[in-house]
Amino acid sequence: MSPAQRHPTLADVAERAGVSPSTVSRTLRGLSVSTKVRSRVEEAARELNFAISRQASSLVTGRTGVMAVLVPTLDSWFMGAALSSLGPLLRGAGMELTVYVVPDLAERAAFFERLPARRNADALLVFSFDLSEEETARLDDLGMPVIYISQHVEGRPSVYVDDVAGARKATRHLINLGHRRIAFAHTVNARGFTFSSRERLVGYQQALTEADIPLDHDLIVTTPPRDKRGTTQAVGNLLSLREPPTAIFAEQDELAASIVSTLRAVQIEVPQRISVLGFDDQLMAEWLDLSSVAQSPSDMGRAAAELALALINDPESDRGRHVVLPTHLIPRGSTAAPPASHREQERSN
Amino acid sequence: MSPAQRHPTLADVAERAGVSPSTVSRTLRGLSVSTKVRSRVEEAARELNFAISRQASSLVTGRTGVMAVLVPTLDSWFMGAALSSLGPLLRGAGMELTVYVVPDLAERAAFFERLPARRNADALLVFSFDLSEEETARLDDLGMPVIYISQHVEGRPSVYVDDVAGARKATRHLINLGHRRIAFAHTVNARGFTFSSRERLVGYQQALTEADIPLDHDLIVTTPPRDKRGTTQAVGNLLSLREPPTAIFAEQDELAASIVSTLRAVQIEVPQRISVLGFDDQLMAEWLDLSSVAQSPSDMGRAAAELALALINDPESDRGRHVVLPTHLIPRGSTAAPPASHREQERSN
DNA sequence: AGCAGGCGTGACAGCGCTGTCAAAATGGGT
DNA sequence: ACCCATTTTGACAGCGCTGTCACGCCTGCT
Repeated sequence: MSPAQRHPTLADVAERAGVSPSTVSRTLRGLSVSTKVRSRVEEAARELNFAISRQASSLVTGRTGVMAVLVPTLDSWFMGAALSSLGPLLRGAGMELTVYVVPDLAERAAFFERLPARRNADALLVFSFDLSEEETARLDDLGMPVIYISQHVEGRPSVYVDDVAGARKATRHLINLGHRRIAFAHTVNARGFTFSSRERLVGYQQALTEADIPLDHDLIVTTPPRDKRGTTQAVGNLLSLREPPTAIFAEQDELAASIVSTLRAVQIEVPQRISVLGFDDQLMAEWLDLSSVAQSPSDMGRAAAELALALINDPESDRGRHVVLPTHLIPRGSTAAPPASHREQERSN
Repeated sequence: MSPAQRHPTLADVAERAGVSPSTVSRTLRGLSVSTKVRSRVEEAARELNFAISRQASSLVTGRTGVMAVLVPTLDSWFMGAALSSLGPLLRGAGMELTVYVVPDLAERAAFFERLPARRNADALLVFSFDLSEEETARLDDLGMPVIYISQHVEGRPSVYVDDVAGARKATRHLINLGHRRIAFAHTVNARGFTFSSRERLVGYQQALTEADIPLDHDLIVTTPPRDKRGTTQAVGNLLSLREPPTAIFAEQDELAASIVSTLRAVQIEVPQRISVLGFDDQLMAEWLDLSSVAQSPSDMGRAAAELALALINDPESDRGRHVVLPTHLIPRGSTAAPPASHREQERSN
């Protein structure tokens, strides 16, 4: 009950079990001990409510038993799903998870300046950051495996989806429905476009080029993330074009959702007047009946953690190995053929 | 570059700076040293890329510099927002965040059996679990402050919103709009109803009682979380009543969203035919134009972390203190007056 | 009975840091 | 120039654990 009581140490267990500390250590680590001693030690440990001090053991083994992750935020579908999936894997490996949340540029600079993970983790998972050359280099000599998730970093182990292919599928779906004026809505933050964001734009462009649809830069609009006003402006820019789009491909579901809500607010029916397509296939895409491109953050998380564990055990194993995961188009009710007028126009084209 | 190189130690820094290890330690901890020595040490540390080993220092200080959190999942709006808000606070206190994700009953049993956080953290934040007496008792002698978030635990520091008041506001809003047949949709998981869930039901019942509307247990439906089929069944049960509800108050936004999508799928217009009201006011409530009751997980996270930090510094400070945060009704387009027929009926009642 | 071989166990040092205490350096007043 | 009060620095032990090594004991053999 008393909260300030001293935690029992391995020596306490040893005394109670009538053996040496070494033996307790061996028992707890699963090394060979006689069954008689093992049971005595285990009982003593249970009675004392003993939990080993990672600090002390890592001091001597050099292993911290910690997997560190660097994330821009946890307040996102992607991070949540990816990190949740790590749980069982890490527990299986007897590791704990420490999270560095680095939301803005100042915190980011501080993180790279101090590199607090150094010496305090066995591996680092870096999520969805667009790192500069210097930052990557800095992580290189962190002295532990570093895995990049949702970004492709040359020569370093990375796990990501094929954003280009996904965006191409999405765009082709719209083209196949008969659209030719297809907008691309881009998210931009203080650091500029993210890796995925740029890749998805490339996929969009590739699909248009394949279909001999000329690129129109007026159809590419940008907005800050989760910014209602920015979305409204971006949609406004599209609606005020001489020839407005009949479909909008948003680089993320959240942006797509925001666009749908903006369009509905001005009585533009989705998908009758304008089709909207997202990317991510978050849970809410289903509620919104939003067509989207699915990716699996939990698969990415697991793949990254497995890579990390492999590299911890054998630093030379697969350095620089990349894992590229697939995407899947999930057609739903927010995409349909363009209005008849446009279809005529296109056909006669 | 070489990943297996030995990390520099405090002694290395001392040698380079031409001082003793003690002095380096003092410098790095911000204790008083001459300005000349301070700059020499800091330069040496920078040159060697020195990062202190928490393991070693916590071994002697007894402080781990770690805030542990116990969460059922990270894949939820609430956890994401709450945990993200901890970042700056913890960094300010020089602490790291380690997360224990305990998704199911087996993992939960294992966590309480082994209590891995013991000795490896300075405080524990427990999120939205409904703990049994034994579990709470077990946490009591963890030897560190334990703060409960989004649940009210008798005699222990807890941070939560006033769910009863929030649900009452929500229900009154529907009553004020003219509804009298108001359903309550409840989420139930393997462990039964959550604390919040039960509290919200109480608020719903209180509001009905206040308005002299008789309770009808057929109007209270349950479904597992994030279960499309369960939601469909629950909605089906309501629609097949002799006197179906004109409004549904869902205990969570996600459930509300799912209900709206189920209703729309069968051409029942929201809010014209049935009003739907959620709880949480997640981001997506705005996209869906869903009326909801707002709570702030980031405020809760911050309040909890502050409490924890205070208790770490002075274990006797405010034990058992509770922080109750407010909720706010956010009326949007998913709630409206009931259809005229019902209104007549009610008026003449 | 005596001895090699093997397994199980204990003694001990040391991982990298901090807290204590004593020693050295500094500065101000006479 | 000297002394005392004060600040600044260094030596050293020890936090709780693990890895190494050596020792004791039990088997099974000659």
